[in-house]
Amino acid sequence: MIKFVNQFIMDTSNLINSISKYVSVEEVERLYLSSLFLTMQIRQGEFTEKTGNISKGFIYINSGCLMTYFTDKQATDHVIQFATAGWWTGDLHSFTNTTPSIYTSKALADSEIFLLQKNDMDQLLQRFPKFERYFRIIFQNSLITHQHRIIQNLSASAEERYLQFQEKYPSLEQYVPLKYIASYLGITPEFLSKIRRRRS
Amino acid sequence: MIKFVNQFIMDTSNLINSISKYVSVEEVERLYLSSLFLTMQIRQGEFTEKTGNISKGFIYINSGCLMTYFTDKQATDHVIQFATAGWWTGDLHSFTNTTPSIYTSKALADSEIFLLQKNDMDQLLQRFPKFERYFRIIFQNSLITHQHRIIQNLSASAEERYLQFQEKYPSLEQYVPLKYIASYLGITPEFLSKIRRRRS
DNA sequence: CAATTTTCTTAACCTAGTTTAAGTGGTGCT
DNA sequence: AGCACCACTTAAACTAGGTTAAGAAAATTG
Repeated sequence: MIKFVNQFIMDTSNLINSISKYVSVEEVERLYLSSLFLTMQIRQGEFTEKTGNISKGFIYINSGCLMTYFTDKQATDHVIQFATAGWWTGDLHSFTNTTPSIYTSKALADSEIFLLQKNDMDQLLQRFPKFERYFRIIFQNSLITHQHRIIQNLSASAEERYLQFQEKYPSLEQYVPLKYIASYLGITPEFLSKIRRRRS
Repeated sequence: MIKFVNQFIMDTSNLINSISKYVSVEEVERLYLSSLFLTMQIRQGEFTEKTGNISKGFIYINSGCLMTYFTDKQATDHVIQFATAGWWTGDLHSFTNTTPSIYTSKALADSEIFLLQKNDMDQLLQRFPKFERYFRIIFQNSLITHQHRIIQNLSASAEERYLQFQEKYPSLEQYVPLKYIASYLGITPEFLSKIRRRRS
C-alpha cells in the first residue's frame, strides 16, 4: 500500500523553491521543514483522503496527480479539483477543525506527496511565524482561482467550460477518464461525449 | 459623494476585535492599524469598485452591505458575493497585481467601510509580520466557503440553492432586489419567481 | 398625485443538458 | 478462448431552467 520513505532520501527542493519565492528559507529552516513533512509514495487509484475520515493533513504534490471529489446524497460524485505537481491539496475544513471530511482524494497517477499534519503545521508556524506569509499568499492565490471558477460556472456554457479546461490542464485529458472531466465541468459524461462529437 | 472621515472619529473596535481573535494586538499596533485604514461612508447605490479600474484596496465592512458582481461578454451581471458587516471584500486579483478589476462593487445599503490600500497593507505586513497570520486565517476560511459554494453549484438544484441562501443570509431577502438574488443563485429572476410561487 | 421607471409575476414556448437504455471496443482474469 | 468489467458513444424521451413578451405592483420622481 502507501509507503513512507526515509526523510534522508526525500528531495524537498521543489517545495523549498516554491516557499522561497515568497519567504527566505535559511539552512536551519530548510532542515526543519524537511524533517516535518512525511513523504508518501502513492500508486494510481489509491486514496489519500476519504469521506467521513479526519484529514491526515495538508498535502504538497511533488510529482503525479490527485483528484478530489465530493459525493452528494444521491451518491453522485462531483470533482472539485485536479491537482498536479507543485500544488497543495487536502480538505482545509477537516484539517483545521479536526472534523470528518466531506471529500475523497484519489491518485490519478503514481504520485509522491509530502504530508504536513495539523500539529506539525501549528508547530512550524509557532516556531517560524515567517511561514505564515507563505501560506497567506498561496491561500490568497487559491481564493482568486476559486472565484474565477465560480464565475465560469455561472456565466459560461458547458462547451466553453470544456475549452477552458483543456487550456488550463492541457496534459490531463490524455490520462484522466472522461467521466471525471465531465464531473469537474458539472455535466454528464454523455453530454461531454456529445460536445466532443460536435467539435470534430 | 463618498465621504472620508477623520481618523480620530473612526471606531475600529469591530475590526480590532476580529483581528485579536487570531493575533494579539498591542496598543501601539492598534493605533498604527487605526491610522492605516481610510474610513469611508457610502450611500446605498454607490460603487466602491468598477470594472476596468484598479482596485482601490481591500475593504473591511464596518456596517452596511456591499454586493460584488461580474459582467460577462453578453453584458449579463453575475453576483459573486454579498458582504455584510464584519466581512472583507474587494478584488484580490486586481489588488495584488495592480491590474484592472473585472468586478463591480455596489452598496446595497448605507455603509461604513475601512479601506486598506495595497501599499499600506504591504507596509503593515513588513512592519508587523504577525498580521500575516490574521490574513492567512481569513483567506483560509474564505477558501473553505468558496469550495462549498462550488459544490453547491455543482450538486444542488436552483430551489435547494435558494433555500440555502435564505439560511445563510436570513435578513438580506428583505432589502435586496430579487434579481440580484437570482443572479447570485445562477438563475433568471423569472425562474426564481416560479420557485417562490411553487413554495407557497 | 400623476408620470415614469423599476421590480416582480405569469404564461407560452424553447433549449441546454439529463435520463435511460442499448451498443462498441478495450483490457484484465481464469 | 471466454467472461466480466470499464470507458466511451449514440440516440430517443424528458426536464430544469431560459427566453420572450406582457401586465401588475411598487418605488421614484417631478
